[in-house]
Amino acid sequence: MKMTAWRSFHLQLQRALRLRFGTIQSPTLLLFTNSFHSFTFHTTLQYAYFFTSNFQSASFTDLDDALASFNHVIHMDPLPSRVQFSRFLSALVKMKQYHTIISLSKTIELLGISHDIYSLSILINCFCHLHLVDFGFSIFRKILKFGLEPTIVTFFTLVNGLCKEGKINQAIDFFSDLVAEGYQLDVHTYTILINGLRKFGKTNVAIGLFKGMVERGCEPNAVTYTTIMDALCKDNLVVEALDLFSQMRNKGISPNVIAYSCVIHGLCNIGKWNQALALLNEMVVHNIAPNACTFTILIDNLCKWNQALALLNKMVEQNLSPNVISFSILIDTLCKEGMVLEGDFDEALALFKAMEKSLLEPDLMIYSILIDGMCKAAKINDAKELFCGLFENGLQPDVYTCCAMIKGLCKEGLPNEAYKVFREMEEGGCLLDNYYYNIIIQGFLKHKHIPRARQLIDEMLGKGFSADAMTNELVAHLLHNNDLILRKLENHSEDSKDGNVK
DNA sequence: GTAGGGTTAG
Repeated sequence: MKMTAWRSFHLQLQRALRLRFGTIQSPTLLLFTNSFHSFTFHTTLQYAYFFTSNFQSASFTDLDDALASFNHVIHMDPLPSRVQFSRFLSALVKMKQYHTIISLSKTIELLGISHDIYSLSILINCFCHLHLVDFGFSIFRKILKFGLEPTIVTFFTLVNGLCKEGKINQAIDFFSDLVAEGYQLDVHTYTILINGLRKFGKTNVAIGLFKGMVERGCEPNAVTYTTIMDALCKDNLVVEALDLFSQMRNKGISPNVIAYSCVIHGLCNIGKWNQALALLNEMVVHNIAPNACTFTILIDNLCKWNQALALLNKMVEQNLSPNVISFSILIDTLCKEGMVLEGDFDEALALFKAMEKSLLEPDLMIYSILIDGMCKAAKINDAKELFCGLFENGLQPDVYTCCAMIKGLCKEGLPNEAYKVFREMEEGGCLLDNYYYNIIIQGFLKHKHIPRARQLIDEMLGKGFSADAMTNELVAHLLHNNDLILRKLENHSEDSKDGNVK
């Protein structure tokens, strides 16, 4: 995708340059040379203006480039207009340089260029991105105080800022005020609030708004539908999600890969594996290619796939009542961790290979899932191979990946290897928290590597973290056993009485 | 001529 966009940008650039200057041999090379700057444009800001207006693309290669341009133009006489400065700031928004924009806005103001509704909306947007929506509202109050007319974009930016900060009730109030004032809101605005509501578990309110938008003459699009379907699936209301899925298609709105993935995920979560696969086939028939997310959902569910429980369900389906023996077998299987955990790994690996073949680049998440799956299935060598393959693909493991690997190595009785990964994780700049300390400590405790466990417990406590329930239980268990051993050594005659001790 | 933005995987 990136390559396509880049290529199309160059084609547009070539066309534009030909129109302006006749045939140019190599516009790509000329683009970043100083001669090109001075030859073509009188000022750097005009250069920026040219590119943003024609290509709607970021005009600067990096922040230094942008700041150099800025420092250049503020010494010009006359100064660029407010419109030109807004275009410049807008390019910085695309580069997510929010702090810089706020600081440069002050400079622009000091140069005597007054704000307008556009520049103030840019500022509000920056504060919202920095999770400082209150600052955004103080600008909003200034807008009203100075008699400027806020637009739907200004309002929308604030609604989005409130949602981003989780101030969902305030977002609803603000939104309701806008509706009451008679502002015509568009599908994006509705979808943003619906998404905010969904994220904070207010699925019912989200559905209410979804219905309300139609009544107010605003038709939901594929993204709106997907947002609601995802909310329903996460609440295990997959049937309702499927209803909406049909509804959107009846309206002629084609579901995209995300819509399909959400519903497939919902079906997997309620164990409707066959229906999920049917939808996968359907999307392929409709020429909608599954992406890395879709594959991840499928692989993850294959890894979690619980043959034992599936078998139990099948028995119940066929009116065969599981008896005490069936349950004993199941419970025994469940106890033998690794047997029950979880799943059809050959198929999971086959999907992973298919994904690689379709030129989808595996990301860290998929590696973590597979490594975790392999470790749980006691396929430690496969897990190690995947862990190494990750580096070969230019990826750096994160806490999830390392954690899966550490757990697996500990479980396989390889605590020293796990310790190595743990330390490498620290050297790589990962923040070691309570969770990771407890996992590695439990690994050592389970294999009775007491000195190492003690060293790490001291280190963990020294950093202000604490042992979790499992670590405490293991320590207590070991202390108890040690006591027993001591007592056995001290008094042989007590030995027989300890027979009942668990 | 200048401002904003929504959906999927551990």
